[in-house]
Amino acid sequence: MRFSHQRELIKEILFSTNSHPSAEWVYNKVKKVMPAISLGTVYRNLKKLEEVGSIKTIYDGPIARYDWNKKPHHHLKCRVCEKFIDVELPDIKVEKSVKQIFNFDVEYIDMIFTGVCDKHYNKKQKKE
Amino acid sequence: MRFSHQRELIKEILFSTNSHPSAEWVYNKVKKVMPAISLGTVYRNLKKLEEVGSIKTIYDGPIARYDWNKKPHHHLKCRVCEKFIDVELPDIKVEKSVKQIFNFDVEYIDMIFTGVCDKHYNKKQKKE
DNA sequence: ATAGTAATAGGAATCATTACTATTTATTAA
DNA sequence: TTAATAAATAGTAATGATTCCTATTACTAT
Repeated sequence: MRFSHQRELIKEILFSTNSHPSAEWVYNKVKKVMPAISLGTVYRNLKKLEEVGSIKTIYDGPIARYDWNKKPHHHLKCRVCEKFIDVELPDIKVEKSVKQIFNFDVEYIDMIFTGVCDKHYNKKQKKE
Repeated sequence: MRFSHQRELIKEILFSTNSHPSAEWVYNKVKKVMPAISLGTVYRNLKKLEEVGSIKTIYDGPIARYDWNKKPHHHLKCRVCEKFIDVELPDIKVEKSVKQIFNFDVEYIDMIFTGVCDKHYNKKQKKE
């Protein structure tokens, strides 16, 4: 993979947030520094960074989000503010039991906990 | 919600499989019985059935799949045959600890275990 | 049976993403 | 340093999944 300023910038911007942004968000940020960049370049490089293992893609419904956190972790998704919060959980024994019960060899676990974060707990209470 | 033959058929077909099909798959099946049905009708009704709580939408990457199984459960996804297998897991205590540690109120947990199912375990061994 | 209105077919529009292509740019080796 | 080469880019067209729009059809309460 050859050096490119575009990719460097994309990486830098992505690594500076923990908001698990979409390609569009990254594109808008990058454009402020490098106005001529094209959306295709952003997508291409996000894909490339994923291939190389620099980032991970997570799906929040139909749209892709990108995450630079390479430690194994899961996500809390607040349904009020739509924010994604990283959670590192103590290893769950589920994997082993899945292997035993279903004879299924688990390689990767993806968990999303949807709910309401502390900031918006009150809102939830009042609404319902 | 008013009665419609289209919705009835969509429901029937969806409930007859445990393959967690996409809208396209449902559309093709339905068309065999009711050739004039439109894809939009399939999407509209799948959404309506979800709203009413008859089915659940799960996302396998960017494309939606539909699941009639209303018991709380998670999914094993075989990366060889791409099949989704339902798993009911003994309640995990993660929820409580997430609440305590992050002060996050979990309402729903979504887990996908990606790996290799028993039928394709050999293939995996040979490939790598 | 009829009016009122929800649901439909069919196609256009949208949204996220990917593909294409002429041009630019990083890298390599002379 | 420069020229050759191939990878990366900008810009735009194309794709694929899904939603939206509208004239028409068909439930359903009266």
